[in-house]
Amino acid sequence: MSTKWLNYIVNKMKKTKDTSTETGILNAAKRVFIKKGMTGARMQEIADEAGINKAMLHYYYRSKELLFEAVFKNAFSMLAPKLNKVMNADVPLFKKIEDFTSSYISFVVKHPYIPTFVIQELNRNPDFVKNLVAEEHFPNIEVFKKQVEKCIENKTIKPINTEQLFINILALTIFPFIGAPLLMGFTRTNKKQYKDLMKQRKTEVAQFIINAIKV
Amino acid sequence: MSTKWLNYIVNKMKKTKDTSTETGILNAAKRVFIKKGMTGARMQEIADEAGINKAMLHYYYRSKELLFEAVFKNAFSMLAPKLNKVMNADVPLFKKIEDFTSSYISFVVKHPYIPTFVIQELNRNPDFVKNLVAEEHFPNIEVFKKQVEKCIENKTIKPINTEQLFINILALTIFPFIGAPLLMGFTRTNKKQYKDLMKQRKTEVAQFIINAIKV
DNA sequence: GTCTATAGCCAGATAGAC
DNA sequence: GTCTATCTGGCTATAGAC
Repeated sequence: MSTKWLNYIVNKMKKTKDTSTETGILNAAKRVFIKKGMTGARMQEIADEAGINKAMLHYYYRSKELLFEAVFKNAFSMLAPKLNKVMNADVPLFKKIEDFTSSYISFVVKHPYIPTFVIQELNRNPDFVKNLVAEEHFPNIEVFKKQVEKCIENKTIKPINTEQLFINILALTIFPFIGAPLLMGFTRTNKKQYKDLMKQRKTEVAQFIINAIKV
Repeated sequence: MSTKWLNYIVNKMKKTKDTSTETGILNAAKRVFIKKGMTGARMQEIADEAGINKAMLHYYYRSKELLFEAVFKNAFSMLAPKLNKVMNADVPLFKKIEDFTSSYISFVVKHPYIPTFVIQELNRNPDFVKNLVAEEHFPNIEVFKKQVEKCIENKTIKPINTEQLFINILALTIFPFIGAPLLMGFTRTNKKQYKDLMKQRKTEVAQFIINAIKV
């Protein structure tokens, strides 16, 4: 009886320890991969970042490739469902645009490297997209499409292709972060000034989009 | 006398040969670096692409780093002055926006990897920006700024921060290409369908921007 | 599960013949 | 200037002790 109980405790400790190491590795890997990309990242750096040994990385994830996949899916899963939720919410179109841009900019300010990372890696290997679509990781914009078409009928907004509108919304929210170094060069702003621009943006982009489409 | 003339011919032949190999290497390097990035590119692949030997790369450019720099500056110089010319041209604001988006989309269709490459590498090493600004490779948006402010005074357009407008224009023209794989996933389009979207875009983006700002 | 040590490979760079 | 052969170092991955 007491042996059983002891085993339970031991297993629990083991499990806790496992998990803590495993997620520690994943978090370290996220930091390194997201900053340096698949080809730029080094297993040694990930090990250092996790405060453990290189061999452990292989023990838990077998190869760099597999560790990368875990990181990529994790990062992607932070992007897509968020989008899904907002796009398919049951709120008026203009409010939806405001909600989305604002919440998305908040998200990117908190995780600045994620969109760049995802897009960079998708460009490196466009076949990823096929898998992600097949595994239904991509949100569906059908509800949004219906809503846009209804607004066009209503004459609430000017006629516009839903895909183009969707691309425009994403472009205006994501690009300022992906292109930050470039845009800081063009606008001659330093980090702080650029950050202020982004702050201002959070309240203003939605209005830009709404002005563009409202009738 | 005839020796001098002979030397001239020999030098010219040498020089021609040099240049042809040297630019051959640079072009091959552009193709490889722009597709794979600094960390993903391999010197061997560049040599193969140029149809010569790895040793030649070092003979002409000494190191991967220096070859990369040559490629990067070359690629960047294709982006920036184009922008400069349009931004500082002496045409009305709305026409300028139409000219820019249209000519820029044409350019990117022709050289699809360049913006992604430049932005990716600037993110990898943001210090590049400092050098580029210092060496005056970045176009100045002052003329554009004056023009926008004048239009706001005129009440031709709604009040808007020039930097935000500039960012919006770039975002709407560049992002659809950088984010192409991602956007193809969201919109469930294949390459051909997406290309058609971009074609349609070329004539429509400008109007979207103009609608957003016109009074 | 975690470590050290090392195998094995591959990439950038150079030496040296022609 | 151009080639082949080779050095050197760094990186992924594994073997094996504890």
